[in-house]
Amino acid sequence: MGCLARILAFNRNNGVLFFRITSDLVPFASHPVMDFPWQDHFRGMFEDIGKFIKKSGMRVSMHPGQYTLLNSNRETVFDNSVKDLEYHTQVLDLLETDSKAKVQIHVGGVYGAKLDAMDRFVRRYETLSKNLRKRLVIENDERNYSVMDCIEIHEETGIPVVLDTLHHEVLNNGESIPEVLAQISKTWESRDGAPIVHYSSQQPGSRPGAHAKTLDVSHFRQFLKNVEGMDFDVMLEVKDKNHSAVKAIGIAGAEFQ
DNA sequence: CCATGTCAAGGTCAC
DNA sequence: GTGACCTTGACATGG
Repeated sequence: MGCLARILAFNRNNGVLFFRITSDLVPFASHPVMDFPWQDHFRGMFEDIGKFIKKSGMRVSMHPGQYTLLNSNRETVFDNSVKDLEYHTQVLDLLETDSKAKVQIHVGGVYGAKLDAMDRFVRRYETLSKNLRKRLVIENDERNYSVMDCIEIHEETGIPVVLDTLHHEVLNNGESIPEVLAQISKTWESRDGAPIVHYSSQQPGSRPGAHAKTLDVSHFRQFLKNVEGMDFDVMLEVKDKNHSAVKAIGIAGAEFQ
């Protein structure tokens, strides 16, 4: 918690206004071994940090890991996933963030029958708590569910869709980035805030879809030029986090002068 | 200093 | 079976 406060202070000083809070903030929070009342124990710190976020005009999000699968064909996996999603939601609730602070997941597996798997996602989504549903958003992946698949699920559930630019380059139906960005923008209501875009570029020499370790400056400039005039919040997916973030803000600032 | 490897709860898919 | 996945970070080791 102390580290989170320091990170957010760094962010404010460097103009980083959109930040993904680590899922490890409370280790093992959704695991059966957890018997510590962390919610009460840290309540005051959550409040203080939440006030700082609000005062600084920041937006935060969280991203559960690859084990959180709402559409699994195994009930226990689904149950564990709900517990994990509830944990993530609780953190954002304890911070007293508004519904623009999101918990973001992928649609999940295919299990040899994609339509069934998508249908299962929709049905399960509808059983989730209201608190969770107001925060949950889905992101396209590079293997199973394209942006258009996500939009199909949006049409059934109203869930907003996050665009991951690199995943889209690997798995698509021929749409350009500006086209899909326009599409996913329509899935975000005003209470959801600006559409979220996960930006990264291909790591040279790695498998297609592998995220670059650091910001590719010229690629990022080109991306911004392509989507000029559109409103969204960018989350960088890079290893060297703050270094690339500060660089990206410098570039975006120069572009929009 | 950098790169690499290992470990931490849980899943799924491609090879 | 194994590796890969930004959920990622900490830490050790070797160059």
